[in-house]
Amino acid sequence: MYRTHTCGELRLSNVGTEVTLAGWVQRSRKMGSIVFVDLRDRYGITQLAFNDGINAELCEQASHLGREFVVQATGTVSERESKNKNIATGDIEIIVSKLTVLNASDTPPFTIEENSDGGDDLRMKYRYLDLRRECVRRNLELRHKFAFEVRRYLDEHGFLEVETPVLVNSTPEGARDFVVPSRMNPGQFYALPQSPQTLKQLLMVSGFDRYFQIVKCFRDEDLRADRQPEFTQIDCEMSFVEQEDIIQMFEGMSRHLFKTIKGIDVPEFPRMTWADAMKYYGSDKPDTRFDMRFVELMDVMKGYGFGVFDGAAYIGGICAKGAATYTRKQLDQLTEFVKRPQIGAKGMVYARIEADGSVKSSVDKFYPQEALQKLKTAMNAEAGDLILILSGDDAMRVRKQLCELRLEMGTQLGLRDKNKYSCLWVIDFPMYEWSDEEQRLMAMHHPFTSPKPEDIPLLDTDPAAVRANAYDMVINGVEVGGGSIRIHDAKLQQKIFEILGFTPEQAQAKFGFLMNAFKFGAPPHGGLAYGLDRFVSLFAGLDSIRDCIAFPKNNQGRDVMLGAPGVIDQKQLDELEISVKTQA
RNA sequence: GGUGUGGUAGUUCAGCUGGUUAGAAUAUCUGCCUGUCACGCAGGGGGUCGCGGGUUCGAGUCCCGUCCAUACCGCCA
Repeated sequence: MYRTHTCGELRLSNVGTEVTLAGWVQRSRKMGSIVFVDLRDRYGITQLAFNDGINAELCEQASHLGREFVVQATGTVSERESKNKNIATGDIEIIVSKLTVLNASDTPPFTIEENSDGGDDLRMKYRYLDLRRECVRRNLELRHKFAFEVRRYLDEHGFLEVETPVLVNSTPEGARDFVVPSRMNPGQFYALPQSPQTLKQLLMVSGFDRYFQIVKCFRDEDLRADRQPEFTQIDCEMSFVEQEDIIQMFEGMSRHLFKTIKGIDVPEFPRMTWADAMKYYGSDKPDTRFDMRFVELMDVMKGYGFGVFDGAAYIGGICAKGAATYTRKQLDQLTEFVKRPQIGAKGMVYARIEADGSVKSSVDKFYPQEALQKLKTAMNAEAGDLILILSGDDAMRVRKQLCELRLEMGTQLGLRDKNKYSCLWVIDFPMYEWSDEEQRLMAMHHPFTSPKPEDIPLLDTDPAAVRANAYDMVINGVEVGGGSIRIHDAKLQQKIFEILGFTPEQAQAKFGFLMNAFKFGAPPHGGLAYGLDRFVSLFAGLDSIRDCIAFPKNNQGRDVMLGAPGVIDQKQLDELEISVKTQA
């Protein structure tokens, strides 16, 4: 037996007992003829004590232990002379009688501590060492607990976890696929699933009326702090349900997770239509931890001879409470912020409400005080507030710029507290959005999403105006999940494919299996999928989903620890009948 | 594909308008130290300034290219 206890569990009540611990040397401190060693494992840190006067040989041995050596120590639990309030085992130490080095260690390339000195790149290369750090390990523990509570909730509600294949076929819509060559079928390829969407719909046809799966999904697109090429989805689907049933079930699940994991009772999630989200926040995933809604100012600001506004197709403002103290320099920095190429605003107009209620703006020479007072009223502003206004030719573009400005102001004013959570449903998404690149309508959610029944007549006349039975769950401006009521009628599905530009032959070739299945008694169904990594990151207060993934990929999609992707042997290529253009 | 930021000791960083032998902290090694817990004290070793080219009497510093990392835009049904 390597150990009788872990490094996190011994207390004063254990004093006098002989124990054996095993773990890693966190640090050793030699004080002349006394040596202290902090022994670490997953559970905590326990201090080992060696005294030259009691056992000189052992003390000598202990003084030569390096960082991250794996050691086993047997000894007696004893009360410390001076206690350490910072660790759970700080009242006791082990007076060691036997010490075995189970394995030596090279000096680690960075310190295995809460505030490691290692940079991201280095920590990823030695991720197995990084994972020894408590703060990183805690994220994985949270992830485990999160997934466990998901399973508990869904199991209690009759959901069945079913595994679906990872080697599937390529799909024409959506993200790029990762592909896998088939040796037994030369020239043919599997694709890794972007999501088990069609498979879970087939499970509905099979009568598994409540399905879920915690499942890896794959998308071959560029990475971001919140995007990895392989990520984990909590994929759910239900039969004989309407949108309201789905919302109730999964709002309930989210509330269960908040309660069991964060100990927070979250109120009922408000619902906002996609149209309102765009109108008031310029985003389909608004951060509602703070208000600062957009106000349209076309009527208020036009007609005073200010050319920029008079010629604008959209003028919108936000009111930053208490920000009238902003200096000229800060305002200039905000202007620079919105003019950055990624945001692309031409300029910014500001107006601050003075203590006496008067309005001082950057466009005073065009606007008399009465006009500015109208602005103040329209913005519902009061003394001490700052109004920021953007305008332009393209309403949607200006709203996106204003959205960035709003988020920036929220950050600057400290309104985006990581410990505060604001949840909502965004509903009534459009069915389609226009793709300039493809010069056609694309499904906004995916092509299996059903249109709102009252909008079905518009499919023939004005498809871009059709709203979908689609909904996203948004928390703190993060899209943690999304779903829809699906189409279960083969004819309607066929029609949707046509609008998306598929010929009947193409639709049959790619999705024939689904439409055929729909001919054999498909129940009405719908579902939702959560991004597990994003949800866990939100709970952990992380800026990047990488920190809750054991072995994440870097920005180039590489695993710098494994060296993946890499070249493969010519023999493997030959077996697959593949020739490559670029030899790495 | 594009934009911004960064690349200097094992590590994290400083290094001004170009000018002595490129610094600090930490890690590491040696010595001292009987109650530390970020122990302390003294000392030592440690550098192709990402790589290639250019400008210059002289480049860590300026210019061009390139690679790597990172955040974002495009992209992500």
